Amino acid sequence: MNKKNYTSQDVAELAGVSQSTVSRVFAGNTNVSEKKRKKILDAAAKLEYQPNAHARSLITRKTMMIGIVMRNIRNPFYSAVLEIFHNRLAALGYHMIFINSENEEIQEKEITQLLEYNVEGVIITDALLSSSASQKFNRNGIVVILFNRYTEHMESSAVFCDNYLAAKQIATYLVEMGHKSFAFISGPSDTSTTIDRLKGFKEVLDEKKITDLMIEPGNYTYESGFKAAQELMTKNRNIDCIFCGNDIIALGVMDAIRVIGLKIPEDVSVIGFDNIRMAEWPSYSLTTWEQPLEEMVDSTVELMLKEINDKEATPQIMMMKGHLVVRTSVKAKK
Amino acid sequence: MNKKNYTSQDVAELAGVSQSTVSRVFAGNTNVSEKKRKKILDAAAKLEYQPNAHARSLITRKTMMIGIVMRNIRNPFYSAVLEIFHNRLAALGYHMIFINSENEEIQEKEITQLLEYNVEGVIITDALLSSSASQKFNRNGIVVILFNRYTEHMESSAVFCDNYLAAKQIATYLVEMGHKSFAFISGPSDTSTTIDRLKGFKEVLDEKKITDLMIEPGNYTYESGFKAAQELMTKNRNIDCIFCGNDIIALGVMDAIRVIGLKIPEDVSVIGFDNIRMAEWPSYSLTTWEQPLEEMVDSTVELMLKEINDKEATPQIMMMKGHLVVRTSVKAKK
DNA sequence: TGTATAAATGAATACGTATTCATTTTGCAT
DNA sequence: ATGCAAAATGAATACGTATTCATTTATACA
Repeated sequence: MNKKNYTSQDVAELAGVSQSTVSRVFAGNTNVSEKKRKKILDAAAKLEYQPNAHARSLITRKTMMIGIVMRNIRNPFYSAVLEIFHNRLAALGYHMIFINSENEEIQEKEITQLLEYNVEGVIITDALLSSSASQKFNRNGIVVILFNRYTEHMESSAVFCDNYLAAKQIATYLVEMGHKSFAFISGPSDTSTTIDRLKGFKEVLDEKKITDLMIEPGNYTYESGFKAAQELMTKNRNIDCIFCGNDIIALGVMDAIRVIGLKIPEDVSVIGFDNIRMAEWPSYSLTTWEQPLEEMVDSTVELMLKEINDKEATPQIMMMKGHLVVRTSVKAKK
Repeated sequence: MNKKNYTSQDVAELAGVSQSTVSRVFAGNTNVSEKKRKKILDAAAKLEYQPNAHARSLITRKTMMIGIVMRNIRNPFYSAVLEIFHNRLAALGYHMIFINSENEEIQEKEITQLLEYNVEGVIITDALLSSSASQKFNRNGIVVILFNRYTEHMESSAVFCDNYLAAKQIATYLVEMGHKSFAFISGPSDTSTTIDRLKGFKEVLDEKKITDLMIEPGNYTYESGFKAAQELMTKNRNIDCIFCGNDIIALGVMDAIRVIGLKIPEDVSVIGFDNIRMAEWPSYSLTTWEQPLEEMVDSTVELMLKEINDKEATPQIMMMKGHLVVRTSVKAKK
């Protein structure tokens, strides 16, 4: 037995006014006399009336829904991202449709879902967006913002940390600390983050005429970091510092190195990227690069609102800085 | 400039049929000739037609949306919960509206949001549901399922681990291992999980005539575990084992104990609850109680579907077992 | 070939709201 | 009291789909 959902018509009858007037009250329209407004609100309260968001969006063409597609929600960095996005968007009255993309690239099915629901915008984090998918969103007037990623063909705005610059500074720091033999554990090789971080890192080493660099592929998970470190340490026992594509990799690396019986940072220095909460846990005390998460989210939301309200706005790239957080996982070599 | 969204009417005109027939094709109705179906699908493809989910749900009264309200998404246990729920529900064609409740209790505003969107069901994890809120959902014909929680006044179904039994087995295990001086670090004291875990734990100690139990309040976070352990160890240096309300507390406890200079498990045994992934990281190797997460989610979804399709179904309580996962954070005392 | 029956189709309508437009009421200055 | 502008109101309509009902077309069988 489905309970009856009361409609604005029901409220109107109970309050003795027309449906239009009820609608005006709930749409925030000011042109309603105080007397009737009172009556209507009373009637609505009595019936526990709730406006129907779907009917409303059908006519206003505003759904107040934002799609957020993530991969790897188990990565604490993205849990934090999700939480912050939720807080910001909820404060603005937007609702989040959460999509956890299993694949490297956002899938047709997932796009369709978002299109069917007429989300006003889509935030894509840590998942690649093909050109055709992006066009599909564009054609339907849906704003797309890439978070912590960007694509070459700039149809969408993007907000991310300047990974190239960060990696350069990290490399510089490590060299200054006297390290000679380097390793880099990457994320998936076709993501902009990986490419830029590697590029910046390499560039500095090249400048310093350092050629001793091993690159090990990973996929931004603890397990991949763990395995990569095992690989590295068996291949080359002389590595004295490892730059990890992100913090969760770094944690895996540290654990793997300790399992082997080596010490951090005495035997091997480890440096991460993101500054997730765990990085400061005493078991790890990971030196890492902090991404200015709150600012990145704020910028993303701001950009999104701007583009929602002005569909002609040109896509924009926002590159944030971040900074090094020095803890104890990197040690100066004498 | 908003791009035009094509409608079933547009497709109908292009295909030379009526809107009804187009609708039939997309609603999966079988009574359409193969010839026209082809034509319609071609026309739809040409226009990149997407049915409007809101218009559809207005008439079918099925929104295919499920609300999931969580707190503490940064707790890895709940990240995993979210991921698994998403996978299951997406496979069934349901979409998730994600709500991260900041407060101990689900708020009026959040309830309203879910009601306005006519979600078909709400999954509430780790957030308390007041009786009035629950009634509100019920009156609107919205199914509510509590996950990992239950309330006394049983208006809603609930799925959770048998915390009472688990705590009893944990206590038994610790006693058998020769421990004498116990501590329990709880979650918020008004949650069913905390109450049941404490009850079971205490009961076994009582049976064994053990009175040496300290109880320290926490809130299911790393930081609270860290602080609680510091408190405990300064108050009573003789504690030889700590039962933590969940794993993330346990990690904080272990770190705090190590910072003090004590060893785990030689000086203090630590045991957790949940079996999150980090529990098996070598830095912690935490002995803990595994909640059968996948089964719990499956049961929740199953229950939800049943109640969505039969609103008369009586609320049901599903209590799962789980089992002890022995690692190395608990040591036998001689 | 003709008839009974099933399948396919389209016209019309409903879902619950916001909004336009025409009409009525109110407030206010004279 | 009168007239006028402004505010308030209601009737009607649109949003995009699914569905009912009546009608047409195809199918099967004798």
